[in-house]
Amino acid sequence: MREKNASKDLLEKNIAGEITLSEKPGKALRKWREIFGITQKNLAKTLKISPSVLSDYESGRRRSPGAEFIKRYVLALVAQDRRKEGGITGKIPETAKSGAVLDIREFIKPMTGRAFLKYVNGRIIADEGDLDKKIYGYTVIDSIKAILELSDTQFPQIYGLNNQRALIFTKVHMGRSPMIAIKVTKPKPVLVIFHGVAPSEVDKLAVKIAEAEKIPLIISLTENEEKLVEDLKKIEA
Amino acid sequence: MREKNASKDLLEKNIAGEITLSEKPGKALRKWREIFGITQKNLAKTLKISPSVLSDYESGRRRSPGAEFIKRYVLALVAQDRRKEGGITGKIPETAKSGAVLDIREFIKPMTGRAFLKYVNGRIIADEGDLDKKIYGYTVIDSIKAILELSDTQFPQIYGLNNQRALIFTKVHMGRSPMIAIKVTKPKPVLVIFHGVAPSEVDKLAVKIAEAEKIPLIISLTENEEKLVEDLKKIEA
DNA sequence: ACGTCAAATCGTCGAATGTCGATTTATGTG
DNA sequence: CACATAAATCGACATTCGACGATTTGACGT
Repeated sequence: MREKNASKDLLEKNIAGEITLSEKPGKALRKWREIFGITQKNLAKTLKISPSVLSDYESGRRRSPGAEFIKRYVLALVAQDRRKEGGITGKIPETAKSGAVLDIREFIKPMTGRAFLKYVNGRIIADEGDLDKKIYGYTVIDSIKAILELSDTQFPQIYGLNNQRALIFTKVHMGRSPMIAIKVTKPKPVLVIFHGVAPSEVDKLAVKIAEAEKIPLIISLTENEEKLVEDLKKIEA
Repeated sequence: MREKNASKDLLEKNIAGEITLSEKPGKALRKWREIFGITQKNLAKTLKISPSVLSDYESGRRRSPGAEFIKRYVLALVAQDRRKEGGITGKIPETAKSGAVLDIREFIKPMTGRAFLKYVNGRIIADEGDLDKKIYGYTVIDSIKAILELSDTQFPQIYGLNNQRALIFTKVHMGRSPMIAIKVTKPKPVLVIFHGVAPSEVDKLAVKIAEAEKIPLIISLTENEEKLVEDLKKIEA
């Protein structure tokens, strides 16, 4: 009597729903393909269609993909991810829903990104932006849960009262999904911090996005998630 | 600083996702239209298209509606519901996610539906089926949360080890959604019980479905949800 | 600077969508 | 029973999808 994983269907449904409701379905298609780290060519092979079809969608020549197409697309993405080691889906716990946002705070008086570094035991990975820019608060996000729960419309809500803030992602796998999420949403953080991934394991695409967006990318080396949140609470006593 | 309701987007995304991933999108379109209690003609007017278009989709002549169409469809449904008094969406609380299934149990030895009645203080609403059929367990479901969380693929999971059971829905508004959900899924309960709605307020369509499916429909008059669950625990000590 | 691989572009074409309107077929309700 | 009203059915037709393959453009590694 095997146990069924409820998150599974949830993930697929969320993705499909987001694509369908998206202003530009093509953008959403691309977003998810990138999050899963699959190339157009590769995915095209799985779907047994020509890569140009995918490109045509993503770039907007075809603007309203049919339900059938979206379904095959999403199912292929997820199935392919499930098949390989270290995929997104493997990280999703069966239980534990809700609570993607672990903490959210505003500072009374702002501090620079550089000053913020020591609270998270941070190591700089990308710094095309400006670490001396002021930040006015931070948000800690469980990146795994965020995949399931937040997206598109909800994502901007993690910015509190102001968007001059640091976004801290925990349980980061490679950093691909968080960075792509940031890439495609409007308000952008001043600083991004990953926790749970080794500096050497950070996804290259993630770094590239950080550089392109001019957002400094930091890896926190704090022992664990709990301590990280603890340490952050010490700011501005 | 107006508060944003996160469930809102969630609901729409869930519906859109379900339609998109559905084996037969047309069936899903119909399901949700019926749940929201809107006629084809009415909805067609809102969408500024001919009613036959909707019929064509629902009956399957057009099998793969485009993202654009689905989006307009879902948005129209939800918007229209939000506009009117006593709609589905008004019932959805902003907070409180997860936990649609309040209780689930299997009996050691089966009992008849009629015997089950007294545990829920039940009043018979429809009885084209057989109240003397044996039931082997029950599942208590928060019908509001079920709309958001369960659907299609997840729904069958509320049947425990056996499907010869009673499904008890709490926080029932008119009983439309639960009955339609039952109508469109494969394993069907032997008995359906509503809690939270007055016998006179039960949706006519719901009753009709119950009769057509030959599933006895009962209204529980137990004071409140908590007591209902309590009382049920007393079965087969 | 060259080669490679991913992605973008674009012309083309059959099939399916998206839409109407007219006509039937239920399904009630007085 | 007959008349509204909802829904199903169907022929018609313009638009777009869904798909291919050839050709550019873009990034990156060496």
